[in-house]
Amino acid sequence: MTTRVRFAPSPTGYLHIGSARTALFNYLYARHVGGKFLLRIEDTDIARSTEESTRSILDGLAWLELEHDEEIVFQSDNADKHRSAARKLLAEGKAYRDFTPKAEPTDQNVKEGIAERARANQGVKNMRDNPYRDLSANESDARAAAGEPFAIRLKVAEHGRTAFDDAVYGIQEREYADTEDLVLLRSDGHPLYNLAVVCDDIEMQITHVIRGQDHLTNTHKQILIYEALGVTPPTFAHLPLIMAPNKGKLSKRKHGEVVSMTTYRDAGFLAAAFRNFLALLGWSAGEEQEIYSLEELIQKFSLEGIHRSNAVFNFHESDPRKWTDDKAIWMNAEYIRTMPLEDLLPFVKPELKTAKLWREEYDDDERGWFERTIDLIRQRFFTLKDFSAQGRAYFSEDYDFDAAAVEKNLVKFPDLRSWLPELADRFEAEFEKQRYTEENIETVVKSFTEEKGTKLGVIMNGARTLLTGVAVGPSMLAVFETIGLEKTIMRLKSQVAWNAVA
RNA sequence: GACCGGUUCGUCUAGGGGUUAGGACACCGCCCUUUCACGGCGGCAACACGGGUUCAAAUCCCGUACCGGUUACCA
Repeated sequence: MTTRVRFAPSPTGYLHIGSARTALFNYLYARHVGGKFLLRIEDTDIARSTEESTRSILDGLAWLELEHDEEIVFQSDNADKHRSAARKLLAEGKAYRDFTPKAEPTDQNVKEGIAERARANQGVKNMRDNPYRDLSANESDARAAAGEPFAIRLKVAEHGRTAFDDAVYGIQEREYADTEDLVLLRSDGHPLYNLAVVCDDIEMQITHVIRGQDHLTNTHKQILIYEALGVTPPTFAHLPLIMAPNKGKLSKRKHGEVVSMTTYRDAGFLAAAFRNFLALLGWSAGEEQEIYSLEELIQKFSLEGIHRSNAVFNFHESDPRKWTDDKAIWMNAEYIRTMPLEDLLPFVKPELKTAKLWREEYDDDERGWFERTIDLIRQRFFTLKDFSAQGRAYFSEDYDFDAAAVEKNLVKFPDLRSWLPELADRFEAEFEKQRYTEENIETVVKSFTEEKGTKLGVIMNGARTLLTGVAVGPSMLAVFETIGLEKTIMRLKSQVAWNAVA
């Protein structure tokens, strides 16, 4: 039988980092075994589901390049099937109508309310004490025919237990007594999650359900539904959860943008790098390798390598340089500086375009220069954004001067205000006679430095600040050459940075 | 509260009876150097606790603590 897995997000927000990892693991598993990776949008919560959210999730998956097979299934389209499954169980006596009026929602926090009620019921709650559980079929039918509203609940047996062998957590068992007669169909005819999931997974012929550990206990309820429906349950594999630095829940509300996939796309992350990072959050191939191509991940992925303990997504809200997990940033930088240049260029181009720094010549006459420049400056960059921010001076005359750089490299050496324009004149004179190459530049700058009786670093760093606006970057000789003679002369003579501090 | 699960450096993790408990990120130091967030070398830093079992326990068993999940006519 072909392996079929699915990623089934509910469209109530953007693609969360935890969901993204669930999607990735499903994808990797499917590709590893040569199976199908399906997508199902669980949009049955009409009140909270939005089309915008669906689009955002699809965008996130597309960005991560997790292509699904077959048509996307929208759970809401299957509501009739879910209802008929509930009616079938009702007809077979495996479910019953519950005429208890629907409880009014309390104004307090839902979760708290549930926990509180459970605590109050402590020791006295019998999961089988519903007065309608054993109502005769005739009476039940009569009341329903009379128009009395009812929910349909699964009739869970009194004695026994559910059991399944989770591919990650091992054998899981639960006494029936700990599971209530769960509602299958709401009194307004709306199918509930557990029923819908089971019906759809059956319909889609899902063989492996790989999802968050928050569903581990729900699984027992779903097993009960599978059994009532007479279908063999699929294999389950539950994933450890991704937590906030305080080991609490990672939520949009509390943590904002850091948990959204689109944030990473917009912040200049490479999908390959982020995927790599995500893959290592809760899974390991049992070796010391850290950088994996998609192909390697697919080849090495296994359910056995998934961990059982939750992982912390380690970001620092107060530190802008560590706004997200250190390792994710490091990995992105690692990809940027080590991936084949030709693979990187297609990502740099749109970044420069967005920043209005792109020129068609870079694809044409100046392609050689462009490639060398990108290769030169990528060494110290973390994200694609750096190409248009820190790298701006390589592509435009309109760039800012970093205050700290100006302070450190210019203000401290007032002589530079006349020396650097002087160096520009020297360049102008010298490079009329000889070629503007790193080697020749070095000779000229060195002799200029000696004449002034200063240190090479003073001249170089002053020039760096004027030429690039920042204090960090590649070898200055390479920078001089890359910026080009004409612009170098112009920038060395410019008083803009000096005027700004005056 | 009940049920279920988890616990190795700050973080991600390797290791599943005998290891100087390994790697990565972060951090610190040194080197390279005209700067640096590149690179090289090095350092700091962990088996939650208590009992067992065993010649031997991070590893197996039990308990405790702590953390997490679930406990809806949400998904």
